Parts: sequence; structure tokens; C-alpha cells
Amino acid sequence: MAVTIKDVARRAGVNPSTVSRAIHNHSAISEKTKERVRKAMADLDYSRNSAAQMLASGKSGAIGVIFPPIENKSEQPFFMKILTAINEEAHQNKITVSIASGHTIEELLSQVRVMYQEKRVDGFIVLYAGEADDVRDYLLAGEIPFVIVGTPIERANEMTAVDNDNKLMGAEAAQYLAGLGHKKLAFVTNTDKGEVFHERYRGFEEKIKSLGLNGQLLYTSESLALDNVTALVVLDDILAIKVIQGLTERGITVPDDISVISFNNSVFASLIHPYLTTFDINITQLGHSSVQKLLHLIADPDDFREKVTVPFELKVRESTKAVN
Amino acid sequence: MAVTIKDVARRAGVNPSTVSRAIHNHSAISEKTKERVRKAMADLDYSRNSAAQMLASGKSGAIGVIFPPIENKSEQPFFMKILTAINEEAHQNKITVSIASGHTIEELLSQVRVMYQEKRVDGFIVLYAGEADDVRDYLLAGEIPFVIVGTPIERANEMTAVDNDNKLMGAEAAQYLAGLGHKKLAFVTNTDKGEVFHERYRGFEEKIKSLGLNGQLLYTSESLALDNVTALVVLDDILAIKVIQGLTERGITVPDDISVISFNNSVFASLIHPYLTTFDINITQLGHSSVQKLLHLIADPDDFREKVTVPFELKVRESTKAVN
DNA sequence: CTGAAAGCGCTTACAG
DNA sequence: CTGAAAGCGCTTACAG
Repeated sequence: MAVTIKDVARRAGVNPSTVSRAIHNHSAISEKTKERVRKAMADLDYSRNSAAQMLASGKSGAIGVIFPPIENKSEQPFFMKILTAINEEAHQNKITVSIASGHTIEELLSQVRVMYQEKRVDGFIVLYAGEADDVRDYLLAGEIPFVIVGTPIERANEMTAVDNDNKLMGAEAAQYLAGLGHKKLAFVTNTDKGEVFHERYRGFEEKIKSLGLNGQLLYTSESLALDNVTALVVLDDILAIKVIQGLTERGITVPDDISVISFNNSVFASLIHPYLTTFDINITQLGHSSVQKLLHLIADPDDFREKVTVPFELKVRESTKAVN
Repeated sequence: MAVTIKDVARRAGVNPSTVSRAIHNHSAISEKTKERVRKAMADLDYSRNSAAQMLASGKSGAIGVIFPPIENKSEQPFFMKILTAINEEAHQNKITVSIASGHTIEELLSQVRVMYQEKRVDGFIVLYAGEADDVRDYLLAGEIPFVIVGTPIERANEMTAVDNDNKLMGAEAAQYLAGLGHKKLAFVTNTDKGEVFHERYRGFEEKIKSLGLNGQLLYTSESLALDNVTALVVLDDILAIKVIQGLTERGITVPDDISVISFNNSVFASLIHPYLTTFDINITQLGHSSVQKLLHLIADPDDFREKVTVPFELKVRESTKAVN
């Protein structure tokens, strides 16, 4: 039926093994032969059979992407965006990407297990960090190649992670607002969990102190006690939109009465006015880098673990303003 | 290294071929033997090697999900949500899902080609409908099993499609508003392209006529000419949020002055107040059904093509109100 | 109901 | 620089 390496070999007048070597651009094969083989492949419209290649080589040519076991993934544009970026980079490297997602850790682990044990993938990109879970433990215990997007809390030095510098981002948020003349600021969050919150807040706090300004931490679970605060740093875009609506209802206008800066530069940032001043976290590069790192790890399992920091960029829009 | 079917055979005291048959629950194998084989598999923690299975059987045990070649996929929660549902159903059927996505049709087609020619997947789920494109032509021409989520415009009877009844949804929107006493309505859109718009609007229009009410079509590209309209049917949630903000700026309040009903029930619907009255399109079932249909098609390529219609449900929230 | 054998389409030491 | 051969781990007609 389908064209195989044998057909190509016959047409090029060589042995199948030579075709295989030519395909992989083996250095021992003469350029002349390679050329003949290439021609034959083109003539016959040859495609490798991935199953045969996998079986013979032991490599699957695929990677798995692991989504967090949460319900509201679809609410966060981050996931679709990074999946697209990962796929793009993978395709460039002639690698396919499969996905693992589940509502619970157990479901997720079961998928990951199957994918790896059946040798469907050579490694994984994990799209959530923070505290360890069964999935990560399984990967570490099995010495399975993986990279984490985000910053793990424990055993960080045992794995490769790709992330933004959230602490620096928090600091730059404070810095930028200080530059606009704001003296009394607050960091607004709806959670006190997670590395992302901790790092962003820590950066904010330290910077505020070093600048000798006034800063506080506010939770959206309570009504925001704003006494004289003129600028807010909000944990993410979605929360910022909600906070702004809450302020508007209280007769407080953004940015005239109060400036707001947030993080992620997602759709929500330019959905309604005031469009948000927010940090672009460069998801595309997060995706590309994680694939590259993973391919290195797969090629050389003893490659050292490292942290890759992807740059961010402040997008100034309508929600911030200098104090008059 | 890894446990193979041979190891299991030895342990169970049978031939490898018997193990294979037992695994597939072949009817010719005695229950007693199956039991022995199962025990041996469990003892040895056996996992099949998918590459070997693919090569020998010609089936990949994987399906591909094709995303639309658009930039703003990540802005629409639909994609992540259906991907999750697809993966869930696939996993239940011991199938993995790989993805294809590209910024252009060419890139997309190249990915789809590779996936199929290399036999990495047995079929595809296409996440966009409307007019034909090179990808769909390729699938049709190659008689490759696929199902479309959405409603194709051309050659609809040649493919299996899974969708909501958008026309009925448009009609029910009008019906619901009429029930609240609204007499002058408008359908608001930002595009006149695409099946989704056409169907929803057509349903709206016909229902308005049959009820003897007044209805018009408004484009958000122009400022909305609202003379005495008391209710709006808006193409989707995102647009509805923007429309509501525009109205608010003009001093028009939703739902007191004007009611708004939209479609999709995405995150945007309950992001800010007024929370939207909107149609839940049941994405989970769209995903599950499309996988089931695809698996049927793969198992039996001569299975007839059909259209599967998934029910929807109106979620009444804050943006609609009876006329006083 | 089960076994022995051939074959799926590649890769890769081993020779030369 | 290239060929012949064995092998990767399954499946599946063919026998019995």
C-alpha cells in the first residue's frame, strides 16, 4: 500500500539501511547517494511510518503537555496560548504534542502513566508549578524527562523550570507607579496561595520599602479599605477588571482617582475601558523555551537542570496615570 | 528492559499470541486462560508498547484535534473547554489526542498531512466549520475519517458534523424576550460572516416575524441606533460585554432600560455585572459526541455521515428583565 | 481453544 | 562509504 523505505531503496538502487541513514543525514553516507535517495523519496512521496521508527529506535517523537487538574482552565487564556506556542516549536522540530488533562490528580496521573509506559511520549511539559503533587513525584521518581512552566516550591534544583521573574515584575509594578508620583499603594489579591502571588507580592513589598513608600496588602474577599491609596497592583487581569468595576460602583474612577496595574496582558486587558496597564509575560517564549529545554533533556538525560527566565514587558494602557 | 508480551507469556505458561488475544478479549480464548494472563500482566506490571501495536495492527490509537488558523484562539474559552472534553472522552476509550494548530492554512495543512501520513493519528476532529478550506479538502479527498464541530456550508452531506441548533437558539432568544413583553428588538453583531451568525440571526428574524414583532439588525461597527428598542440579542458574550459598556457610557442601563441576551455562556458571562443571560451551548457534550462519532467512523469508514445536534440551555442571569 | 510462524517498516551494530 | 542481517514488540492468518 503505502510507500516504504524498501520502495525508496529499490528506486534509488541502494539498500534500505542506506536509505535510513540518508534520511537521518548520517555523516558516513556520500552526498551523491543522499541526493539519489532524496530524489527517490520525493518521486515516490515517501513518508516515514512513525510506528516503525518508534519501535526500532525506542523514541516516540512526541511530547506530552500536562494541564493543571483544575476546572477553570478554559477561563485562562494562558493555557491555549502556551499550547499553541508549544505546538509551533514542536512542529518545527518534527515532534508531535499530545495532551494530558483531568479534573483530579488521580485522573491526570493515570493519563500521564499510560502515555509514558506505552511509550507514546518521550517527555512532558507540566503547565503548573507550586507545591509538589503525585504527578510530579511520579515524573521525578521515574527519572522521566520533563520541564515545568512556573516555579516549583520544593526540590526546585532537581528540575528544569521555565518562568518569568515574578518577583522582579512585582518590583517593577511598584517602581512604575512610584515614577508616576504615587506614594500610597496597595497590592490586591484574591488568594494568598501560590508562588505567583508570593513572588509578585514579595517584589512589590521590598521595592516599596526600599523606596520608603507606603504599601499594604488587600484581599478582595473583604471590601477594599482604600484610605488615601492612589494606586493598586492587582494580581491578574481578571481580578483587575472586577476590582475596577467594584470601584466604579463606589464612585471611584480609574485612572482619575486611582491607578491600577495588573499582570498577564490577557484578553481581559483590552476587553473594556479603561484598558489595563499590565505586564506581558511573553507566553510564546515560555512555550518555545520549554520545548527546547525538554528536547535537550530527552536527548541527554544527564543534562543539568536549570531555571530559564523569560523576559516580560509592561504594556501601558489606560488604567494608570500620574498623580496631579 | 521493559516487560513485554513474551515475559507475560512465559509467566502465564502460554504462547505470546495467546497473550495478545487475551488482552483483546478475543472470544476464542477460554476464561481460565484469560484469567491466568491477566494475573501475569498484573504481577509483572505489563504495559503494551504502543509503537509495536501500531506497527502490527496499522492503527495508531490516537486522534488529532485541528484548531482554526486564527490568532485569537486563546481569547475564546471554547477551545480549551472542548479540548478538555475531547481528551476526557478519548482517554475513556484508551485513545490519546494530539493537536494541530497553525497561524496559516498552509502551516495547519502541513501538520495535518504529517500526522496522517506518518500514521500518528487515525482521524481528526476539526474545530472550525463554515466555508471549505484546504485542510478540509485534503481530508475529504484522502477519505480520512474526521468530524467537524460546527456546521459546514458546502458538501455538508459528505461529512459528520456535531453542532448546536443555532437557528433554534436565535429563535428562542427572540421568544424569551417576547415572553418578557419586549416588542421592539434588535440583533447585534460585529460580523456578517460565518454560519454561526447566519443561523442565529435567521432564527431570530423568522421568530420575530411569526410573532408579529419588530426586529432589526445592528452592527457594532457603527454606533447603535437604538430608537425605542428595548431588547438586544447579541452574537456572543464578549461582544455583549462591550455593547453593555457602550450603553452604560451613553447613560443607558442594562437591564433597566434595555435587556440583553447573548450566546455561549463563557467566562465573560459572569465576569462583571450585570451577569449575562446567555445560552449554554454544552461544550462538554459537543466534545464527547465528536469523539464518539469519530471513533465510529474510524472503526467503520463506510458508516453514514450524519449531523449530531447537541441541546442548549438558556441561563437566565441579570441582563434581562420584563418590560414594565 | 491454542501454538508456531511470518510480517508490520524501520534502525543499527557488524562486516567489508 | 555501503550492504546483509537481526531485532524492536506486537498481531493475525493458518494449522491443528
